[in-house]
Amino acid sequence: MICVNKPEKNVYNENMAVEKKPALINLHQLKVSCSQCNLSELCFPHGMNPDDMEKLDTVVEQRKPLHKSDHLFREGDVAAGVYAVRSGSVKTIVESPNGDEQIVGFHLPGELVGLDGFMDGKHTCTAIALETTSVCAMPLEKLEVLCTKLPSLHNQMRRIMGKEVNDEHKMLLMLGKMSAEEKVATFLLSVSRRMEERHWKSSEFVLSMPRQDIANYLGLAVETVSRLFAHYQADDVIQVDRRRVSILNMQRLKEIVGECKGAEASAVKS
Amino acid sequence: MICVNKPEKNVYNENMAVEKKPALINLHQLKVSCSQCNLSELCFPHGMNPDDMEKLDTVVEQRKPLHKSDHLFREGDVAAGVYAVRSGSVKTIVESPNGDEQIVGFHLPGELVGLDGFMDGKHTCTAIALETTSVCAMPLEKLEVLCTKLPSLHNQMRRIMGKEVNDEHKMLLMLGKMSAEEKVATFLLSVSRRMEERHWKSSEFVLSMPRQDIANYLGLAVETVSRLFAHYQADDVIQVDRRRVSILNMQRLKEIVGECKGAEASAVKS
DNA sequence: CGTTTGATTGACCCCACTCAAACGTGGTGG
DNA sequence: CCACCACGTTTGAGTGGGGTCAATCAAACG
Repeated sequence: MICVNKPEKNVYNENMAVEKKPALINLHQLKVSCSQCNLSELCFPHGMNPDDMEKLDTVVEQRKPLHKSDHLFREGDVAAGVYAVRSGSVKTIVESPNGDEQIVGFHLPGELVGLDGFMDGKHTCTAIALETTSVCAMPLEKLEVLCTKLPSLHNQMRRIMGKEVNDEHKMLLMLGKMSAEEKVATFLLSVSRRMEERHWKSSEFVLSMPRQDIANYLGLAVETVSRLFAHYQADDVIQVDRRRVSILNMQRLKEIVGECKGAEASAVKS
Repeated sequence: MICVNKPEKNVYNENMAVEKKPALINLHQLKVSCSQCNLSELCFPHGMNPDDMEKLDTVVEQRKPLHKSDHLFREGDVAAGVYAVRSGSVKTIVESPNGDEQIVGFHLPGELVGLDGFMDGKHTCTAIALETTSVCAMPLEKLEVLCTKLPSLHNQMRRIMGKEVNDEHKMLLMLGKMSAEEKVATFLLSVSRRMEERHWKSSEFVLSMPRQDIANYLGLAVETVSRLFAHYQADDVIQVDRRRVSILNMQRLKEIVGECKGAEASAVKS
């Protein structure tokens, strides 16, 4: 059986390249397999036994790769399924009645998108590819049927939804209570932690989203994000070159998030 | 059978009174019944058929009433069940590593609390009574067992979780993109709408939470909330006396939320 | 009636937004 | 190959929204 995941670094490489052309082989023509995917520990099947994972393989479909700015689904769409990012990255946004939009999440390989629609059948947010991105799709009906047969899958769904709620709570805390400095530091640490989860360098990475999207996500102006990146660079906390970020002083970043009152004097003296 | 819900206005009265003593009869000694509860249309059983609702009655337990500031559960607690507010009101909060907290929701009679813990077994937020409050508890194990038997209940769980996710998305939008004026107007409209859902006066109500909690919830300072209440009162949009609020110009409030750029000049001229 | 808690109001100031301009960088076409 | 344009990013200057601090006031409570 052909498995696109065998070469263990490929998906990461595709993710890291800011604007790389699609792979030579046509991913969406290949059968995919959770049980042989190197992202399985992060993704849907995390913690499931091999038998159940093989059953999960029967419901997972590979989708045609998305290009940058392509929509995976839109707010209001009937929810066709849950998606796992395979390579690339995705942002999810919600729109306000008066037009402007709030980014509610960035999703890296192994992370799930579309859980919002799993619940009441319609998506409450819009998902857009930040770069060339491929996803695995798990159609709702098949997933539901399988859920009734596999208790482990049922638990898995619950665990995953729990993480979703937890993440949104953290984000409410960030938007409601944090200063701009804390927000940017939190964002960098969040990306770093998730890079580490993927066994990718945690202190040197390429952001797949423009400053505008980071600012939107954090509830800030673009200029503020740009300035704070510059400040942190001047203080040797990070090094930035366009979208490439290196974290030089992880401890300092954590101090800024943990207790900004005490740390900001030394962290940012402007 | 004795049913505390028969007198249709009682729970509302208890809710509306800011600091009223518990009812003369001891609520927690009585058997409760979803099928005969006048909140059923708003609460868990919404849309379920009478047969299924009666089965739901078997898992619902009445709890001893909570006093003001009592904890229903704390972050980190093992999730014992899902709770429906019966009378009174509850706030849910999340805590940041450095100590300060963000209120993530206010819950009125008929609304559910504890869904965050339904997912991965542990609560990710803390629930505190804002006033004397009674809740119905649905223990997790019983609920799960019943879910496997009743497809309608299973769908219900999903619908309810969907609402939860949707609500949090709206809140992210509010905290991330709205001005103080828009936030306060949104808050007032939200309370008004929920009062109407409960067939209670939608333009004249008593807030069960102090200014401090409103400010925290909206990501503002207490003084800002107080000032905006005063501004809106000066413009005859609302009338406030401590916690009692009357909405005089609902249309204006909606304009402020919908398109603050065009409306703020006439709505608030400072 | 003093105390406490919550709400209001005013004065002041700072963080972060807005406006504006300059600066790469990458893509396109001549 | 270079000139050109478009886009994202950076940087500076100025400002205003909302936070902070502090005093006052009102209601509830012992």
